[in-house]
Amino acid sequence: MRFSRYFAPTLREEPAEAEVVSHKLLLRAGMIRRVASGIYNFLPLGLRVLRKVENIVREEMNRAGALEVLMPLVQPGELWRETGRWDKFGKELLRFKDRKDHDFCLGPTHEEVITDLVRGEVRSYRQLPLILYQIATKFRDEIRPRFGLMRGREFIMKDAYSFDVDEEGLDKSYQTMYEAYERIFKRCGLKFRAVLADTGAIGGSESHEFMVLADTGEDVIATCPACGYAANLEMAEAQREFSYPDEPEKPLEKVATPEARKVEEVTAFLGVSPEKLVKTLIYIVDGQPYAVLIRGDHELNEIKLRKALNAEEVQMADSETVEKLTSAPVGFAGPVGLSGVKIIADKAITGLKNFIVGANEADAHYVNVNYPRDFQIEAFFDLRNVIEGDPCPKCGKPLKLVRGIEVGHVFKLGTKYSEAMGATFLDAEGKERPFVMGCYGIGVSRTMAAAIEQNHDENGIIWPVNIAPFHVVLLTLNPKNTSLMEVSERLYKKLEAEGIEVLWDERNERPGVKFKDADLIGFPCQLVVGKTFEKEGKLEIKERATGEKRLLSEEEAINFLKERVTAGSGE
RNA sequence: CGGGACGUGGCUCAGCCUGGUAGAGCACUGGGUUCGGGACUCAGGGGUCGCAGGUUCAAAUCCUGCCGUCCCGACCA
Repeated sequence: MRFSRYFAPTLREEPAEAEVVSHKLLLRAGMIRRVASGIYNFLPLGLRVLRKVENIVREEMNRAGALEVLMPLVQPGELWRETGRWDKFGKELLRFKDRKDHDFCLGPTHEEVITDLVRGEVRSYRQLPLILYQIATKFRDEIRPRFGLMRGREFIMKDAYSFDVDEEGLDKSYQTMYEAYERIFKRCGLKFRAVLADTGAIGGSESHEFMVLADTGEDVIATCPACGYAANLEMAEAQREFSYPDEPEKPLEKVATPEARKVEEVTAFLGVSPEKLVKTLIYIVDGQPYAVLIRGDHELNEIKLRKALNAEEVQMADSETVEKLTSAPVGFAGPVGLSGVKIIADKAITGLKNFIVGANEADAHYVNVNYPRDFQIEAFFDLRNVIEGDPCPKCGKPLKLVRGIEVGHVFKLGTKYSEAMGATFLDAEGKERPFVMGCYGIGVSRTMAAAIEQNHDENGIIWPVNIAPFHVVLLTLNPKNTSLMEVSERLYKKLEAEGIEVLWDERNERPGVKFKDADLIGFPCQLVVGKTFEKEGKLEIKERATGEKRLLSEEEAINFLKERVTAGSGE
């Protein structure tokens, strides 16, 4: 492809609409353009990258024995009523009516449609296991779309669904998909980790998230360098047992703490360390008020809270509710003398002596509070986020926290959907049984963004070779020099003949412009035909990732590129 | 949904406070010079100043409402 005939509108300046690196660079490199909030056009360069990721996903799904299908974006509300998700799903499910006034929605996921398909066609255990997948557009009307392709409303996703006769079969399908995912992200050239995850709204028993490691990631992962354990924050059990000094219990005392609400304010005012303070957070758990005690220097994890109480929904109480329950403004809640609210606590509080809590009274805290002397606790749970240095739940060595971007998620669903929708088959005994299902997603467009978050520098994107829009950019620095153009054209044809994807920049632009664009777009290699060739008959190859340059003959250059392309293919 | 910021040629922004009939740089078109890290020069084209009301002799500028975008929070595969 000749650059002069291509459509790659690069931007010299940072677009005002973007904040995060991948979003800025996708816009600047002329890969995407915004159509509406969270909805984007893919331009030729961006589409090429998307297709590369898709193809890797497709090849590995096929290799794993999954079969590709294509399901509709528009789905009947009827199916969603069957599983109860028509009412349960929030506003992310974009609902509308057709001309006959029938309910429809844009599919945020396809469990209902696939289960409907399979229940209609698969009758016998002999037809199992079955894994179907698609690569398609999804729509979720996100509360707040952001970060470009990272959290769009419309996005490209690969979703696969497995159907098995029993749990054992599901374990096998799950394992197959897990391994396919490892191959996929490896082939995409990304540094990633599979981590234990919560199953969330989709439901099910076991789940792993595949995280692309990047400092700019939204998610925090607890990992153990010693044993390889890796988990999401809500899954990483905080096991550390604190031993507090065995001081005598001092008498309870109320002190004035004017305007001191936050932990830092109270500890600063009283001149104590935050671990001496116990925060009292008021939550509404399935409609019931709870006071949750947690050490001042720790963070509550709401998912842990939800699971500890076996609840459907946990929500932090609004300030009105807090005032009603504690008869004090927000910031002064405490367990002492609190009634009408169940009190639970994080395990780390066990054994803490002479601590500080809110006094359920404006501008006042209690000091020298002791449990169980001064108040009661219904139960202790693990409710806090682990912190760096906490012991690994598996081997006890200190944990590390790293950041990542979730690009894949595998779930064991079990029979949740098949039962709700009456999707059954006959087993060997002629007995009717529900399919045991799994579901497996990969955010394809998000993977593109994650790849950039992980691989970029101040000059632009650094694509891993397997998902780069082109393998190499051929830069003819002075296109008015006919001998340079002849050499370039010959090279261009040879490269194409070798199956190397080349974008030939023969634009009548100054060299600086071409170098800048090449760096920005992030081609893995730049092949330069310029002065060096005129003087020495040598081509220059620059590797984008390292900046390393080498001078080579035509033959050597082509061989070098061939090697680079195959070495990266991961086949 | 709560908090904040913004909306002026394709892009980045100035002008708004203090009302007087729209600017700069980049990009674009034509000419000339230049050609290994976002050139120079001459001549051009291009703007309902987000939309709708209102105030005023006069509104990009002041007022009201709406729309859109982005950020933070809540939420989230």
